[in-house]
Amino acid sequence: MNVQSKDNYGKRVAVLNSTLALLKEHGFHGTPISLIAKHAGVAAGTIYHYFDSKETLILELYVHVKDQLVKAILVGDDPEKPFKDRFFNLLINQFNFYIENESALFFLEQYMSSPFAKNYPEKDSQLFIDKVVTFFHYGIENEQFKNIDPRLLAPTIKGTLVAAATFQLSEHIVFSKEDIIQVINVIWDGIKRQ
Amino acid sequence: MNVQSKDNYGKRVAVLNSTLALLKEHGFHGTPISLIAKHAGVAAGTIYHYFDSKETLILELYVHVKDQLVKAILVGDDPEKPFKDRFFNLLINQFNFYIENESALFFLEQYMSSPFAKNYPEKDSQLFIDKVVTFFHYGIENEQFKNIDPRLLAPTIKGTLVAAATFQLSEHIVFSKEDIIQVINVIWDGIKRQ
DNA sequence: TGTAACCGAATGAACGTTCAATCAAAAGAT
DNA sequence: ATCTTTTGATTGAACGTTCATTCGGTTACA
Repeated sequence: MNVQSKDNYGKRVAVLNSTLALLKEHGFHGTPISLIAKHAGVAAGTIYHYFDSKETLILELYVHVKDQLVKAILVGDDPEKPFKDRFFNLLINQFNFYIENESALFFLEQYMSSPFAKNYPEKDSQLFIDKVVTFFHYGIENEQFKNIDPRLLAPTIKGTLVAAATFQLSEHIVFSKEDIIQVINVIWDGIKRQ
Repeated sequence: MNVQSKDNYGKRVAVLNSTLALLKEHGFHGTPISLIAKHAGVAAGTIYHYFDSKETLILELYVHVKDQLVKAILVGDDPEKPFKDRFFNLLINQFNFYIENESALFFLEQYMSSPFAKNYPEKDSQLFIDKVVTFFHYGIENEQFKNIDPRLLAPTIKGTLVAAATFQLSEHIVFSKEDIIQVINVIWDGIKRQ
């Protein structure tokens, strides 16, 4: 008789979404709990029913957003297809997620370069570890990539994608599908075994 | 009779350096003015002699750090040398600056993905605009680079370098000179006109 | 003597967090 | 079916703390 059916945890998600939206506008300092509460249509005390503190709210928001990201990345992935095709599909998905979820991109970047990431290095989406990390291990072991340290690979790729997405968002220019593929080609040319 | 000779502005720089060091440990929220004052060996009120507010302190810190970065990047640059050599020299310098100034790297990244960068887009080091931006314009106009949007170039390069530097710093592994060149080759292979 | 640098206690606003009270709905009792 | 009890989600005012900023006074120096 596990009850999570009807309605519940709607407010939890509302709080997470409001926090995400407000962080982009005002940053961590600058978005008080009271504002999150008002934005989410919830009383301040309610937030403390779902989260122990403002700090854990941020930590759980990180895992929440990262989960969404991974789900978006994996859309249409087919292990039967050639590695390069899968690679391009994953990166196109990731790019699209970023430009469709600006506040998520902003938050993830901010989180990563904040004391949170240093203080809670173990906090991450399990889905991310299971799926995405595994994919790149495969690419390394099957010698699709240059012989560079594998742990360097992911941040390198992410760095370029984030740069491209941030560029489009800040300049309000829309990349065509071809433009995006060109950007991913920059990454691919850089890291593929030649 | 421009006075900045003897001693002065020593405390201003001390405050900037302390702020930089403390931000890395505690983040913006989490480093009160009182702590900066104590760390810099200065009274809280003194900080307000040099900076209008905590906010402008951060803004001026950004320009200050960016200036140091540009000076470090330009060491040994020689416009007579081949473009590729200059490119590699600049990026090696940038990488070295990052790993020798961890708190600066951390701060620059945090600043860029914070509301500050959105709210004060005009704030930047004049030296950076004059020298570094100019260099890349040259590379684009003389067709050294792939035909991608020039504004995409700088963030792409920075993204990879930052990824590599962050990787070395967090994993406490020391890249050899050859490793660094390999990383820069990833960038070069990605963006060069082929 | 006058000016600029400097100090640090005082101030007042803002904030995270607590908690006693309310309410709706589920479970249990008859 | 009806009433009673229990549960837990929800509220928002109140609390105590923290913090950025101010300001009256002190020191250093020209």
